[in-house]
Amino acid sequence: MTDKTDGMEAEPERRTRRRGSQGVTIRDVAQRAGVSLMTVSNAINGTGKMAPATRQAVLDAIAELGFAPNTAARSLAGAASLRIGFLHAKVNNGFLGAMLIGALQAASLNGAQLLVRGVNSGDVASLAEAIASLRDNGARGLILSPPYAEMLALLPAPGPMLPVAVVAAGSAMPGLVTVRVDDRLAMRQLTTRLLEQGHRRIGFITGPAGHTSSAARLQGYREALAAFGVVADDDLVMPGTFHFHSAMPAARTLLERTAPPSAIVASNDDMAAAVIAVAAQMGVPVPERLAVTGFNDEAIAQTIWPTLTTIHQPVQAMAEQALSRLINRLRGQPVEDDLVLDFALIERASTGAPADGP
Amino acid sequence: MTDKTDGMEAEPERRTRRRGSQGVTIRDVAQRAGVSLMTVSNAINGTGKMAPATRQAVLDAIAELGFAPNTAARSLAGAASLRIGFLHAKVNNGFLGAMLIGALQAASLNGAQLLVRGVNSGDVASLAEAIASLRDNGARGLILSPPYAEMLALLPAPGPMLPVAVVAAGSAMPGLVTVRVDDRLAMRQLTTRLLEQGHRRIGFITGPAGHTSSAARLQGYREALAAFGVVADDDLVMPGTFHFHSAMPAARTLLERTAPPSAIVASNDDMAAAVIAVAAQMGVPVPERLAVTGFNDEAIAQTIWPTLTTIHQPVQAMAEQALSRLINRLRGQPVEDDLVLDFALIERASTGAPADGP
DNA sequence: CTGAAAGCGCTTACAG
DNA sequence: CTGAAAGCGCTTACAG
Repeated sequence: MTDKTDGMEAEPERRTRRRGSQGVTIRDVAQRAGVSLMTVSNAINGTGKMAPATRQAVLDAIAELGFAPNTAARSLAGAASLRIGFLHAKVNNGFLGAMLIGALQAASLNGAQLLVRGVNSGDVASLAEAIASLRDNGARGLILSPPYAEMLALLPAPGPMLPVAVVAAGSAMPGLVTVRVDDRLAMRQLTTRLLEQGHRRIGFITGPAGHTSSAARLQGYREALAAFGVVADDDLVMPGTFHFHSAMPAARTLLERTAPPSAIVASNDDMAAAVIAVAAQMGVPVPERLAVTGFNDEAIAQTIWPTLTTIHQPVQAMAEQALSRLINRLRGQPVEDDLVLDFALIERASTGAPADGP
Repeated sequence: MTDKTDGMEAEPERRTRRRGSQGVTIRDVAQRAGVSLMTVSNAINGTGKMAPATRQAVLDAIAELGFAPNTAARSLAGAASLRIGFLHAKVNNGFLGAMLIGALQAASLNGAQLLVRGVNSGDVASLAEAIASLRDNGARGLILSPPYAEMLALLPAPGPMLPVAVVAAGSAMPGLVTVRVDDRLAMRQLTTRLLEQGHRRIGFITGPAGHTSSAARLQGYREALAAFGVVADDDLVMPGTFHFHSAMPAARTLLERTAPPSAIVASNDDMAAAVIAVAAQMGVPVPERLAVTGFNDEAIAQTIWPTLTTIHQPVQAMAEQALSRLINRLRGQPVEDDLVLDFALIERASTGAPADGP
């Protein structure tokens, strides 16, 4: 265990050509465990039935040798060499990193190859071009984040569209693999929390109409109000676009009403940050005079002051699941279209009971 | 060109076993160009001298067929199957995504395999564990972002350390591959811009002492003042840690001085965001009464209001270069330790001339 | 339940 | 300047 150098007998002169392969291979494991290559492969992949003792012997050998399968060999050999396109917006947000980590993990696990391409956000031509290039390079499926899934419908000639998986979709989308949280339920719980704290006039800033999650979130907000017997006041619902700037006039309008809300629910974190900025400009203390909530739990939720009460989505796990499912589907296995993962309501400093009490 | 289905003659029954390989392979290209596999490979990799006509024929065939090399096969076959560990903090910032995209691209280009691991930030034990696991899995080099490079020195038993590349290092680091922008020069230019606009009392919030870039940025600030003949006032320099929260008391202290600064230079964007938050709380309008600058051009720079004047680092290109260089070094080619890329000074809404004029 | 053989798509020495 | 052969490390049918 402690002696890493055991087994280092004088090597019979290595095969003459090519690199001296520096890693532990399946062959070393087989030798150590006293079985064939095949059996090691079986033990690793859990296929077929094996004698538990054999499997254990292999697993032990793997542990002792610190063996990790070479993903290149694996994907080359496997029914695998499957290429999947990953489209990302050329913007700098935390979502991208988490999605990539998750997708990379699933790709490595499944021996697939990820082809990563940037797309100018909002640019349909750029999207079409990226998809065409991806297809030319052998991509047989696509993994997308939300804005792009909705843009798919806008493409000139969908033609023989590739199978698509959508991460953080707002709702199930017919024919596509979707992995998401329940936006409606999450927003309902978030709003309910504010109601429990005594808030009754609660403003809402929506996402863009085209986004599937916009409607789901608005509905969750309304359901929470209804469940508490609070009459919905349409003057308290303002349109937004998910962009920071869109929420500034919305927040200002809400706060300048004769009867301003004691809380504002924004449909994402960026817009919540804008609400906080406007409140600061207007001298309205958060959370004392105004509670504010976001959605997504992006980096800004913890970077702004006060930190944001928001809904956390497990982006990395979502991407991992989305890619695994897409791969399974491409390999002909039956997979359900829609997977809903758990979200978490995270309470931070931007909320509290209203100053004038419940 | 327009007919994607040409060349689809009745296929001679495919090799019986295994998947019908669905992509265009080097073999198809060779056939189309009327050369051997070898020659195609040569044309692709630009090795050796080829008859220009031959090369062109191959390139044409590649274009016509839309061929893209299978990276799995490539890395498996190449002297390549090189594994590099990529360590990332388990935090949600834009840096990670950009770094991953860049590293992925370089890995794919060079036929290397990236082993991605998360590390609890600030946790030396977690870092040591990740490195050990990476090494066991055959990693022969490491690519790191700044906080980790500095932590390397703290590891209990550096032992036979792996070669390391550092992205966005604050300065050259002996023995490590570093890719960075000139932090000192960037901060000097940023500060100079404020001086040109008429600011004379300029506050500064530093980064943590352990970070190599902290000192470089502070020096750049001081050089700019000196070049303008402005006497440095140590009361205007406050310590920070790069974290949002650390900058709040610092900003408050600066703004409460009898002669408060008309501008505050923060050593990164998060801290600049904190300065803006404090200014809003104190009723100091930005940029009218207070100019604020950041550093890094992370997502928050465009999400906050007013948007931040800051220094843009080409993170993706930096990661790409860092990984390429590390790979070259591992392959025994001579590479220089330190690469300095260009930064960009980005002026947004958080700066302007001081209200009381130059 | 286990193994010998063929093959994934490419690159590397080495001959011509 | 170009090509035939071997090999990278693994998995997939197929026999035992």
